[in-house]
Amino acid sequence: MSKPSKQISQAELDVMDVLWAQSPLAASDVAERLSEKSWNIRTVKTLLSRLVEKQVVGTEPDGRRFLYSPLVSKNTYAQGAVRKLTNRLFGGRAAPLVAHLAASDGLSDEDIAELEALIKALKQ
Amino acid sequence: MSKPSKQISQAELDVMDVLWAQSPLAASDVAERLSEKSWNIRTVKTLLSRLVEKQVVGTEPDGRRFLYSPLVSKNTYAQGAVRKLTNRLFGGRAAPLVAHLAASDGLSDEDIAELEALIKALKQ
DNA sequence: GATTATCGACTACAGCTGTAATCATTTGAA
DNA sequence: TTCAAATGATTACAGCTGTAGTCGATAATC
Repeated sequence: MSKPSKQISQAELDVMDVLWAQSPLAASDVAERLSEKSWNIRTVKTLLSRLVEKQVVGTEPDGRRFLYSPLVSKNTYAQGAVRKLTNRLFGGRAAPLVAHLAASDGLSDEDIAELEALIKALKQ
Repeated sequence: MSKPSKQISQAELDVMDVLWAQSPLAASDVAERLSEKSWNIRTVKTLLSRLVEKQVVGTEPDGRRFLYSPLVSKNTYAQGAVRKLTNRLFGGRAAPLVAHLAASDGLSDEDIAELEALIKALKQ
């Protein structure tokens, strides 16, 4: 999967989540998996079209309809998003970001244990 | 400082950065400190007005002009932004976020050392 | 075969965002 | 005193976003 060409909006990201969980899917399947949003099927189709335009979702014909698949992995997207935020807010430094999570009670003991293991691994 | 009422856009955030660095400031001072953006002073004033509308920036009269100050601290804003991202992408878990930074070469030795100290502190 | 449901393409429209311009007023300068 | 510069308020306008509707074609159903 290649470069995230364009900005993905919030609603579009909800659609991406569905495709990241399973793909390829037809528009109607995507809509079904987003039922808790109670979006009109038209809305889902518009979002899919925009994602295709932005080249982050690809299509393959299936009869007279399309099946949609992500062209950008969730990993790639997440990496970009995290990096963008740290650059924007903390001059690229990571520690303040974790410190902010800690400060807002955002770290469970489990999180802390995971982080500890991760740090140990990063030190080789 | 209180709750971040509304969404702050990218350009607006550039303005907030200036006010977070120093405040109160007049619009012209803000514009001056954003010279590398080569924005028209009108643009800066529009952004300031929108931030005031959104109640994240306050004003005090100074003669016939205003002096602007943040009503939301950078800390508060950053905390919200980090939390929002982790919730959206990782179900609220922090470790994957740090792992993503690591994966994209985003962690210097210094970062890792800082994180290690932070984790130690978090464990009491 | 006739009607209905569904599909993709195109269009709509309001609110947000980036990027200003205009206007009436005031203030500072000549 | 007169005129230019600067101010806040209001307005502009295109592109993005959320949330659909319309249309012509096709597929599925009766």
